[in-house]
Amino acid sequence: MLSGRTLSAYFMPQYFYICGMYQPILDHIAGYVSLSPQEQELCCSLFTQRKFKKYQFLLQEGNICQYDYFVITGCLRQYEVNDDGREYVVQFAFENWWIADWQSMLHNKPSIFNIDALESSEVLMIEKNDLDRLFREIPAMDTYFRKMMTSAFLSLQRRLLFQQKTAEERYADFFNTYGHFEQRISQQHIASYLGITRETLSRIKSQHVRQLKP
Amino acid sequence: MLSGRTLSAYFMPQYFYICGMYQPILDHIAGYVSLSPQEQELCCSLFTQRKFKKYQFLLQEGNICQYDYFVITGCLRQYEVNDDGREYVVQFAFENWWIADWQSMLHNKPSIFNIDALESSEVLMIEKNDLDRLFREIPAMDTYFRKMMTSAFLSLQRRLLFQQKTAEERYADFFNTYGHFEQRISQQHIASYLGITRETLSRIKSQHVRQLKP
DNA sequence: ACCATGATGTGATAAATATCACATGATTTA
DNA sequence: TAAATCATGTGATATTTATCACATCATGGT
Repeated sequence: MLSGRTLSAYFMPQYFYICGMYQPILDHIAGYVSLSPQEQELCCSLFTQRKFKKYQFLLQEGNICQYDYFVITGCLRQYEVNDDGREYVVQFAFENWWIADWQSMLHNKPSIFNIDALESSEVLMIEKNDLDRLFREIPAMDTYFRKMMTSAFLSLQRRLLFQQKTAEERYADFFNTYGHFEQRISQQHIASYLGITRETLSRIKSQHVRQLKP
Repeated sequence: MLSGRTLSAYFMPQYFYICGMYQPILDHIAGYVSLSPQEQELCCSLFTQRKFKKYQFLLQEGNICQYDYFVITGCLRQYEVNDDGREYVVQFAFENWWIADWQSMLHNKPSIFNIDALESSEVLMIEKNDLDRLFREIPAMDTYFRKMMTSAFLSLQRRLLFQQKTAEERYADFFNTYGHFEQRISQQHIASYLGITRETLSRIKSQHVRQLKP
C-alpha cells in the first residue's frame, strides 16, 4: 500500500477519478463517514457514469436489477404497474439520491418495478459485485450504507403512516419530502406517488385555491 | 487480547454470557456475519435482559426511545395513535425480531410511537450509546445492522405496495408476513395493522367463509 | 359459577375516493 | 403554424370503507 497522497497520485493514474463527475458522490459519502484517499480512489473506480434520456428506462419489470444508481443530475422514478395497468410511484430520485430495486438485486430475482428518467439525467452506477467488494474492502462503506438504509427505512415508515391519512393530508406531506422539487414533477406522477387518481388530486388542488380566495 | 476460548473462559467470568438467554441473539447475528468469541462476549455484555408483562409499555409516545429491543419470547407491537384516537400498528415483533423507534433514538426526539407487549415477553435491550460502541469496536456489527436495515426496508416497501391494494388483498398479504403468528394476534390488532376498522375485517372474514361453503 | 368487561358480528347509513365521460389547455412535432 | 398528443379540470355516478348502533360471544377475576 502506498502511504502518501502525492506519491500515489503520481504513480496511480486512477487518482484522476477524484474530480468532476465523482465529486458529488464523494461529498455525499463524506457527509456520513470519512474515506482515505486510497479508499476514495477505489470507490470511484468501481462506478460507471452514464446519461439517460427523458423517458428512458434504467430498469424494466421482469429484469434483474444489476446496479445501484446515484443521481448526479436529473430525476428518476421507481414505480410498479399493477394488474389494472395503474402506476404507483414508490420513489422519486433527484440529485444526490440513491435508487435501486434492492429486492431484485439482493436475491437475483426479476424486478416488479420500473425505473425510468423523468428528465434527462446523469447517474453514477455500481454493479452488485462491485458494491459487495466495496463492503469487503472498505469497512466505512458498511457504515455509510447502514446509515443510508436507516434513513431510507425512516422515509418509508413516515410514508406508510401518511398513507393512513386522507388524500389531502398526504398531498401536504408530499411537500415535506419533495418540497421544492414539486415543479419538476407532473401532477399525474404526484397523484401516482400519493396513491390517488389524477382527478382526485386535481379536485384537492382546486379546493385549496378556493380556500385561499376569501 | 486473549487468544484461546478455553483460556479466556477461565480468566474472564463474563464468558458466561455466551449461554442461555444470549444464545438467540448470537444465533441471529451468526446468520448474517461471524463474530470472534471476544466479539460475542463484548456484544452480549452490552445487552440487558428484561421481562415485560402483557400490556406493559416498552416505549410511550412523547418519550425518547432509549433502547433497541430484541425479542426472545413473546410478542410486541409498535403503533401510532392518531388525532382521533385511532391506533395504527406499524410493526409486530415476535421471537428473534428487532423493534425500536429509530427516528426517536437517532435524533433524540420524543417518539410518536408506543411499543407495548401483546403477550408477556422476554427481551434483550441495548442502549443507543452501547450500540454505537458495538459499531465502533466490531466492524461486523455494521454489516449485520446494514443487512437488518435492508431487510426492514424491504418489508416496509412491500407493505407500502400492499397498502395500495384493497382491504381483502391486504388481509391476504398479512399471512405472508405474519403467517402462523395469526392465532396470537387479536382481530382488532390485525385490523389496525391493515389500516382498516375491525368491522371491515370482520366482514371480509365472513365473506371468505361464505365463499368456502358451496 | 357469575358478573363485568372486552372482543367480535352485523345492519343501516355516511363519507371518501374511484370511475367514466368529456371539455379545455398546453406542448411537441411535422 | 396546424395538427396531434398529452396533461389537466370537472360533472355524474359507482364503489369501497368508515361510522354508529347494538347484539352476541368469550374470558378473566372474585
